[in-house]
Amino acid sequence: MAVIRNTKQRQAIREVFEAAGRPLSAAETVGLARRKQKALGTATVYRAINALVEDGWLVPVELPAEPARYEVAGLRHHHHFYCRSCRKVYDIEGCPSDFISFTPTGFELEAHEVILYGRCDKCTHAA
Amino acid sequence: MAVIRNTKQRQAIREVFEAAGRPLSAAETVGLARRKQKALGTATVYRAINALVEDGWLVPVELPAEPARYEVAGLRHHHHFYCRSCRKVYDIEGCPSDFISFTPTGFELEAHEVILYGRCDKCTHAA
DNA sequence: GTCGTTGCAAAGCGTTTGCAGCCTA
DNA sequence: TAGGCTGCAAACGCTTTGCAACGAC
Repeated sequence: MAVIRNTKQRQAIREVFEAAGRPLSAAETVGLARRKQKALGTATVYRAINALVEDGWLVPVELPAEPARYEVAGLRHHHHFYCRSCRKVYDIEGCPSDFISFTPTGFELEAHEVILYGRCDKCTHAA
Repeated sequence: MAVIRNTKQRQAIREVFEAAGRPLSAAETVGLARRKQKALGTATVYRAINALVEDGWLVPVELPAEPARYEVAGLRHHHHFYCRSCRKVYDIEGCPSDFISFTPTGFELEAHEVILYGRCDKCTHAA
């Protein structure tokens, strides 16, 4: 059984996600983690993220036509808001639910995804 | 101003979308269109699709972690169902609406996307 | 010392682009 | 005949992988 080692690189990556409070892409993670840990290859970040997802510590947040983002696991059921201006993704509380009534007959519903698009508060006020 | 020419290749591609009744990826389009038009490069399909999107004849259907799909324009507001078994995408009628109440204060909502995941009728009955 | 981890560079995958030749209007 | 269109191959951006060196336990 694989033992998971606690390296400086992975430490920095975990800290970045804990501090973020929103989903981060691999590229964002590289940028933020390099502030803490100068020597950090992109392949290392990708491997660390994948390992953390396997461990269940991170959860992938996939948006259409966007590179995958990740956020710490354990959050309540929620969805995401994509700011078209700064391209950041924010968590939003709640869920419109009742998707079963929209499922065509004969189809089996297992999960759903809701994504809102627009401008975040920062970008709205900046304009 | 660019004049759009009516080639065998583009004719075949248009026919494929008209017959599909569901969103098709570029790869699916290549496969289906080659049945009508043997000589057909993948770059040609990508260029034709992009041109048809510019013309407003096709609309992109983007799903998380999936290559872009496209469907003929002019359909009523609707969303999509992704079959995890056959990986096909189906249109679904209706919309749960009322996403404004889930939009955080200060944020500006411009659009929304709803995606249902599960198994289509064919795959449910095949199992 | 073991063996998981790192960084680099190369490979992968889906998509786009450069270019010479082709063919529609 | 002009210039949009095609096919090939090379380039692209993002992600994964091979490999030798490194370092946590």
